[in-house]
Amino acid sequence: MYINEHVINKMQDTLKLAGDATRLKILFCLLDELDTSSSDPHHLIEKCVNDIALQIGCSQSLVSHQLKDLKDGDFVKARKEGTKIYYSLKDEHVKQIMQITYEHVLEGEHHD
Amino acid sequence: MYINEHVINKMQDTLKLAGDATRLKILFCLLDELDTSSSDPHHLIEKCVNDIALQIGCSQSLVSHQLKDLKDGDFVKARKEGTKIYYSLKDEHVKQIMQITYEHVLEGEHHD
DNA sequence: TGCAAATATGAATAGATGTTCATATAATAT
DNA sequence: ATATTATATGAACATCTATTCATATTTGCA
Repeated sequence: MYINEHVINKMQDTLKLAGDATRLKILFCLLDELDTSSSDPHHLIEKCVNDIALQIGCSQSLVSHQLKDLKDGDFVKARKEGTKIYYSLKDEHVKQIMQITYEHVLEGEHHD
Repeated sequence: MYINEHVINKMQDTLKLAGDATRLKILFCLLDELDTSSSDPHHLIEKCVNDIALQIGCSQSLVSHQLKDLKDGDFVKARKEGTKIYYSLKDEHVKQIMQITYEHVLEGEHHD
């Protein structure tokens, strides 16, 4: 890892982006669901703004705002179809960060 | 991954903790240095507050404040020796989060 | 053209957060 | 005891951020 000020700032942006409850809910919403019907580990989940808003219980406006940030931060990508816009996770890094953070949190629970 | 509100909030706290330039500098400061003298991948780096402050160019007070948060968030641990307190990374999760975030940032650079 | 559905946007605001400054605490040595 | 070194702490402040509200934009359809 070659670290300089620029990289530090980019990493800050990336982690700050992930460090928000609403955005995490959106990301989990787009993560592979644990339903047993799909056995494909690389199954792509696509959801439109309104569906996400309904599922996580937030306003359309808030979800739209946050999706913009998540898109700018390369966490999600968008695909337009008619009036709807389908969002999905962009790459594996996002899943990995969520996975490791999840493990870290679980481990912390044992020591409380 | 079993996700509920509590887990989401804990993940938020963890990622928010990592998402700050000063704290990232502290963590990198405590990460294995790339000097070729140590070939042990699990080499533990310990540094006291003042050394960290000097190395990253921040005040002692700021570093102390941030170390407290990093400790509360299980990112670092502390060992007292005389008047000095030596800090080090607590577990592998921190390193992994930094590594993946670093990769994500590097990948993003290609598309600018 | 006009209407409805889906999403985006901008301003406003309350609350959170990083940093500084001054000071307190703790341990060591003279 | 006193001084010194190392670290922690609390208050204050300026900046940033998440959320809401109202409104704009875009697309599809009657």
